[in-house]
Amino acid sequence: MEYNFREIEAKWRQFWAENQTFKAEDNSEKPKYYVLDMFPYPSGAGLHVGHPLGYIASDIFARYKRLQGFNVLHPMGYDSFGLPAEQYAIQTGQHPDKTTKENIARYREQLDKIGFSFDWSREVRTSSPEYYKWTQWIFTQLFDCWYNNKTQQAERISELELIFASVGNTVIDATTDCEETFNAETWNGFDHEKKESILQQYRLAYLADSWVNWCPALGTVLANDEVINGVSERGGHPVEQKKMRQWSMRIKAYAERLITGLDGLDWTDSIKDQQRNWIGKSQGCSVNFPVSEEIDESIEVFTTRPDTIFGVSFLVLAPEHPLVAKLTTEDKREAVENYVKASSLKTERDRQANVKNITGEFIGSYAVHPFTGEKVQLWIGDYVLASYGTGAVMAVPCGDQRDWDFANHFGLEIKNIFENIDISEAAYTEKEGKIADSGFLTGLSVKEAMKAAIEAIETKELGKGKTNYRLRDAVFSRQRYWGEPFPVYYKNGKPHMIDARYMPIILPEVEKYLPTEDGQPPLGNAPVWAWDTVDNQIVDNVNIDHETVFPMELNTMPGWAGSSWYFLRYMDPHNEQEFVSKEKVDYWKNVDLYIGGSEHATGHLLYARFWTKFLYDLGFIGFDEPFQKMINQGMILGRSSLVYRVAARPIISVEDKIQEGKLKDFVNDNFVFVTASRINDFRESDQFNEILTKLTVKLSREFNLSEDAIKMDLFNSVAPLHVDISIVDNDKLDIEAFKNSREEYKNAEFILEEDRTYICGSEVEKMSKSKFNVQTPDELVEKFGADTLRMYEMFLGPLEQSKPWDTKGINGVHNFLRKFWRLFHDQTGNLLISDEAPSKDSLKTLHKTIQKISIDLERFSFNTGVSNFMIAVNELGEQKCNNRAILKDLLIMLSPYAPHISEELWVKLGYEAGSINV
RNA sequence: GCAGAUGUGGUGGAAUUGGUAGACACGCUAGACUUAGGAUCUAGUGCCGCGAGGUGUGAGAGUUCGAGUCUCUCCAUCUGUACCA
Repeated sequence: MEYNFREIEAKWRQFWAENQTFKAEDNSEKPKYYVLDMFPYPSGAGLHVGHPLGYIASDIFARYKRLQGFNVLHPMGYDSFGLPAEQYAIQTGQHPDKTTKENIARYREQLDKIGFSFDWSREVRTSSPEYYKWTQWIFTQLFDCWYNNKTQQAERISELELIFASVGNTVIDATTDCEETFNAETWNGFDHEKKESILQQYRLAYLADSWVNWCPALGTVLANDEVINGVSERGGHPVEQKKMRQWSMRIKAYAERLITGLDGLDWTDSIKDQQRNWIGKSQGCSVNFPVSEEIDESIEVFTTRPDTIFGVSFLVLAPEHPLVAKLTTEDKREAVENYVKASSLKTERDRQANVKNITGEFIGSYAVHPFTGEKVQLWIGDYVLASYGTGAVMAVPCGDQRDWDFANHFGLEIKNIFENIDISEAAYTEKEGKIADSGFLTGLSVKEAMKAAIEAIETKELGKGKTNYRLRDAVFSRQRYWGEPFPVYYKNGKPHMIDARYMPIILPEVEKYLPTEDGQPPLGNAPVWAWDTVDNQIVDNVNIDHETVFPMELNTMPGWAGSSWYFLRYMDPHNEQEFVSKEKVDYWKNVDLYIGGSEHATGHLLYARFWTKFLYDLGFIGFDEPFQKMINQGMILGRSSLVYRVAARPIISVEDKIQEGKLKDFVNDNFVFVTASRINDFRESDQFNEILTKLTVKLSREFNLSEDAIKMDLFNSVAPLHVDISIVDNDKLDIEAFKNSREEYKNAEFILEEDRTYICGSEVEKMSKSKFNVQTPDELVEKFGADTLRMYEMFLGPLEQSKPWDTKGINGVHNFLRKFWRLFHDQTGNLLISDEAPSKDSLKTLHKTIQKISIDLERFSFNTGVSNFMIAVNELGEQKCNNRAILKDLLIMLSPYAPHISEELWVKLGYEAGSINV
């Protein structure tokens, strides 16, 4: 009897589920090991073959660690809040909760078929109230804390208030936006409202008017990591800068620790670098340039090159700089105002697209060079960003290419302060050489000058040495429905936190998932969304009296809120008193192995580190890095199939408008597709001429014209269209199926290959529903079994490498399992096992294999692991070895890769079911 | 521009610290068996050459007894990031 994978896999799937074989114990004599996958967003398209790649790898490793005697935590859950469910809800009116649950059910079904050893008793869903109760709670903790730079940790706001009340804010060193200084007396004189608005500038979760990325098409703000090349990550819509009142997270406070913490992590250099660049630490100093004459103002700039201060020939302010209006002289006012207005209208994308376009305006006033006393012009230019540094730069054309370009473009002075360096063609940006013509810095090396300049600047109290970070605080509000509601109500326009006792604050029901007519977020549609401070519950909006009943926050939290701490919840998923108990988190500690995509480098992975450090500061957990080792599996790309549409443009003289419209319709309704190989030369073909004639006849009839009056012209471009890969076999299009796929294609014409087939083009790209190139694992499991799928996905190539999905080789892996089966069975399907002592050759094969497979596991080379099994079975086959001892050892090694067949044979050998896993 | 990575047969990919390049698999060729099947088995398969032999890891140089592996220069592809002062 052949290897019957269907029967075997169904049997063990059921056995593992019923016996909870993979349930992890919270207390164990064994050492712990935590293997985690990045949990999926349950999309409507279901799981595609790319998802399991990482899951299979982590599952192999989890099973391997169990074999080694570890108590393994290997959970799974769902990142189930998010935009697609909401957009689907907008289109269909279905509640996102409903569609999300359906999608999760489908994911679960698909996951179960692959035989993962997840402990499902620990499943979490970010959209379930039991879970987001604690997301809300963490938010209130952040609200209740500030960052003390002296102790380098988060501390309670109540302590800060005590400090303010006793000594004011001048002696503390906090990460804050507050520029005001006050002593104890002043502080104590402030009214409640003023105090609160100052505290907001210290809180780690704070409400402020800030410049945000606003995406009109999505109707929401986005964090920096959700904006790519000036357009939204989801959907690719333009994004503009807008000042809005939003919740933000003071992640900047953790910038330094987020950099230094990377050193101890076992992550790839590429991800670490991405995070370092994103945080963008730069050291330099601030310098104040007093504005000349009667105006008592000064302009603070930040520079990383204080050594070049004698090379300053002008200052450039960002168009949004607060002093621009004040310092603009009358004669320049109109031009400056126009410029400011124009740059405020630019979208992020425009701004980026025009990097090479040098623009700016002289605003008429001057500042005084603090060392030379010379007057330097003040300019505005949009190459200077309001949101970085101080929003103003000292321009040193000889040492900075952008300043050089700017000076060159506007004919400004380019002073040379470098010894023996030619700067006539470009700036000299190396940090080497000697400084010249620079007063007390003359003759020093760049390094020495840097030090001397900072010293001088600090002595003269012009500024001080300073470190700047590129990292911006993270916007935490989203104008969406399907997210965590804030546990926040507003009293006199000021936010108040709802006490943890009354959480979770359940997402309210709305009739429409769209923004309200007056532009409020979707929660503005909720009729029951007010907070009763007497009964401490959500009540109907009609009760709002601003005395005891107050309006609730209408924004929801971003997707990264729930995913920033989920790995902690798996340790204690049903705890109703705490987000995780100290006891359990002290046992499990952080994740030992995290597997997931590298695309989260500057999003999820940074936010999760931030929250972990914060929770550590408050003493809730005993470690401050969430993921000790990380492996980034490569993306599995889809192979899209393309058909090529020829756009025929009839040239006829049409007088009236109606005819013109009809003509357009005619072109749109008559589809002609050309096979891939003939894209360039189809015009010479007979087929094409026939089609052309046919269309001409049709056209002449419809428009009542003579055939001679019509000439068909063709666009040079042939437009590729994605076609569903399910109706394409080996690039060959199923023409009938294609015609039936859409009404408009019913009468489509085709220019074919010589053998009358249509061959599609192809492209390797990301799998997505819209590209019709999604491959689900289901049919492969059905056809070959989960063990084959698992081994094949690993066999495909190195785990970390991106690769196109291709099922060509899956037979090879399947054959291996069949061969393996046959080696230990006779033709009737009975186990054929020899109890004799194994031959020397067989022992050699076994031990060689043990060694290789162990090395492969330690190195995560699961692809060569699979190959090494194949070699072993080939060799044993040649040796006609069906020895019991050898089989037993092979099964133990094989079980992480192909658990079902291993378990089956294990039991056949007489061992207890499930015992191979412990 | 900057940063990181990658480059090996027709294809996916092997090759521990420098030591027989191409493991394993797909594909292909030929054959065997056969109540035609996308089954199984056997042999072959980097390239050039009938052959002996030559040649070969993106290109070029270098270190070395010996380089896919180390160093330098260049080219190509991928991924991030982008006026960050």
